[in-house]
Amino acid sequence: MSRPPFPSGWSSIPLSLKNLTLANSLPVGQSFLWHRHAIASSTPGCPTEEFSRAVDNPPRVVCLRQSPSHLYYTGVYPNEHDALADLRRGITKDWVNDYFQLKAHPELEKMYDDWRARDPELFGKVEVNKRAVGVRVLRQDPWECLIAFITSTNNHIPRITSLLHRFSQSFSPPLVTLHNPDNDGETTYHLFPTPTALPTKLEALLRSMGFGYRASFIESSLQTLEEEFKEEIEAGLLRWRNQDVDTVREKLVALKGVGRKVADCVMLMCMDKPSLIPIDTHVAAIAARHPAFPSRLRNKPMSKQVYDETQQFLLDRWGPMGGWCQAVMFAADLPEPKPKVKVVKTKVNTSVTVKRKLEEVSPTLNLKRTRSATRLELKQTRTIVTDEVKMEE
DNA sequence: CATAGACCTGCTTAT
DNA sequence: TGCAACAGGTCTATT
Repeated sequence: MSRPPFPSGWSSIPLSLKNLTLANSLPVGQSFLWHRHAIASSTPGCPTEEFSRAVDNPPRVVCLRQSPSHLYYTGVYPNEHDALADLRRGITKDWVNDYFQLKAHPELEKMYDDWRARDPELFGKVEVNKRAVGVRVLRQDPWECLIAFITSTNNHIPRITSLLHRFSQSFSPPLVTLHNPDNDGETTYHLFPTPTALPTKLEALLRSMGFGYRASFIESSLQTLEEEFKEEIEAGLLRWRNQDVDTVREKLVALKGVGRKVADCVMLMCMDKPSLIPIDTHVAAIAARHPAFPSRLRNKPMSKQVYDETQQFLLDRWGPMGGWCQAVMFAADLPEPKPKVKVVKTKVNTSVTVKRKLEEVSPTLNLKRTRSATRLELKQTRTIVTDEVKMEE
C-alpha cells in the first residue's frame, strides 16, 4: 500500500495560508490523532510536510499537504480500487470541506479583521505571525472528541496525544500501513475505536495503558451513553449538534469526567457552537492580560462563578465567533514545538545565551509569552544554560 | 451553593 | 539520581 505520486495523483483546492494553516490548526491541542511527517525530497515552493490520519465512512487514510497557494489531499484505501470511487463521488473532498469548515466559514481573514476591530486591546495586539496565522476550529467527530477531552484533563498535549494513539492501536485493528514520507520507517494507521469495539472491563485496561484516574471516567461515561443511545452512541452524539447550548451542556456535564471546560470544548469543536470559549488555565491567563479585565477575577482559583464571568468577559470582546478567536489566541500562546534534540545541561556563566533563548521563544509579541518563557525571564540571573546536541531517532 | 484536597502519570521540567 | 511541581480539570466531601 502506498500513496499516489505527488502531486499528479492528488487532488487540490486553491487556498491561502491565511485561510487555513494546517500546522497551526491540526497539532495545537484540538485534535490529537494526526500523524505529522516531513517530506523527504521537497523542492522549493512545494509542501515540506504531510499530515495524515485514519478516517471512517468509508475507512481510509486521509493525507494532507499544503503549499502557499493550495491544499492537497488524497485518500488511501485498503483496497486501491476504492480510491477511484472516492474521486468520482468527491468523498474526501467533501470531508476536507466539512472538517475544516471551508464552506460554512469560507473567509477566516475577515474573522481576524472583525476580532481586531472588536478587541483592539488584546486580539488587536496579536501579531499574526507564523504561529497565529490560519488557525481554524475543526469540525470533529463528537465521540472521538469527547474521549479526547476527558483524557485531556490535567494533562499535557504530548501525553494526551500518546494516550489516544495507544487507545486507537489497542482497540481498533490496523487499517493501512504506509511508508513515511520522510523515508524513515512506516506508520500503521488505526481508526478511532467505535464504542462497541471497546471491551466490557475497560477501566483496568485503560489504567494499565496509562490513563490514570481518567480510566474510570471513560468507563462510566461510556456506560451512561450506552444507556441513552444503546448501540448508536456515535449517531446519538451527532444529533446533539442540532440542539441548543444549554441543553447539550447539561447532558455532557452529566457524564463522569466532563466538567464545564470539557463540555465547552466538545461543543465548540464538534457541535457547531462557534461562540463558546472554553476557559482553561491558558485562556484565563490570556484574559487576565486584558487591561479591562476585572481585577477581582485576577489570580482567583477557578470556580463556577469565575469561569462564567471570565467567559462572558471574553465573549463580550470577541463576539459570535469567540470560540474561534480563542483558538487563535491559544495556538499563538503555545510553546514552540519541541525539536528532536536532546538537551544537555552545562554550566556556563553568561546571560547572553539566556537572552537568545528568550528571543527564540517570544520574538516580538508579549501576548504569546509562555509559562516557561516567563519562568526563564524571572531567572535571568541564573547561570544555567543549555546546549543542544543532535540525537538520532 | 462555594471551596479545599485528592487524583494517575510522565517522548514532563525544575531544583 | 532523587524529589517536587506541573499539566488545556473534575470529583468528592465538607462548610
